[in-house]
Amino acid sequence: MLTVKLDSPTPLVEQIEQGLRFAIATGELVPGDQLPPVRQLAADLGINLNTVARAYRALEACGLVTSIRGRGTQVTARSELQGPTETVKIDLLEQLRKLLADARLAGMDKLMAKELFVREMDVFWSKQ
Amino acid sequence: MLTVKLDSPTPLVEQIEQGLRFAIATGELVPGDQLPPVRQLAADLGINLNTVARAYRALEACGLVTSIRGRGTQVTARSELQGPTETVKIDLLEQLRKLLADARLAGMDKLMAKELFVREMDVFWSKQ
DNA sequence: GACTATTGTATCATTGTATGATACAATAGT
DNA sequence: ACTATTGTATCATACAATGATACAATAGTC
Repeated sequence: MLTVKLDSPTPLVEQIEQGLRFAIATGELVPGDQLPPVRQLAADLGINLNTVARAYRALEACGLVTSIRGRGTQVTARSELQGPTETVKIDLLEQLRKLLADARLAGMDKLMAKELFVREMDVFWSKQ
Repeated sequence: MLTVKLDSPTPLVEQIEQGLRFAIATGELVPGDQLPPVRQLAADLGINLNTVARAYRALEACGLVTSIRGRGTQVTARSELQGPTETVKIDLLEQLRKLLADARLAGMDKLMAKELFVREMDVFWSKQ
């Protein structure tokens, strides 16, 4: 079940986008699955239909979903053959470094962070 | 050396804030170190002095630096005695999950991601 | 002590982004 | 054909980000 925080600093579009991206990544949503119509999801979340539509379009730009007017939006069959590009890797690592800095400033040491993060990674990949 | 991307979607204030936060976390900047005056850093980066000032104030709100008008801004001596709060941990993990989802969608498998991330963690903590 | 330079802060204007209200267009079913 | 369903486009509005400018406090100098 997707939810959004109206008072969050991160925009609603991004929240929706990330939520669906996460669902697709974990396999909660598989290729062929139909996403709810923009109006319905918008009503469920208590927000404007355009906001949902924008999230759908952002995902479509990444090739994760396909929207057709009148027919709805569904998860795209991912080729997934090729591995990650260098650019993507670099970007991911940069974000990770930011996370590590925050963890460090919050008082975590190497072992603590490693333990926490590695466990989370195991949990994540056990969902596949 | 701190740099910012003018065309980045992440606001300049955040970029500066994160850059300095990272420098402090890695020990590149230690307590007592003087940050450049807002005008100088602003000039170096080619942006407005207020933007830098806002970043400094954000860091001060976190207790990372101390600003005194006329005297400048310097890195605060961190107590660092208490460990991370549960809230912080939860927040970090949520961000990590987002990262993992992106890695997964980019075509990385468990081993690949684990290898990449763990290595980065080692690199990060070797800077201390 | 008065003066000036240095440094952070406050105020206001401007620009862009996020969200929403509303109308439009395409597809599917009857 | 017609209607319901669904995504899209257009416009308006509120808010956030950035910048221009003026203000206030501290430190040094004479």
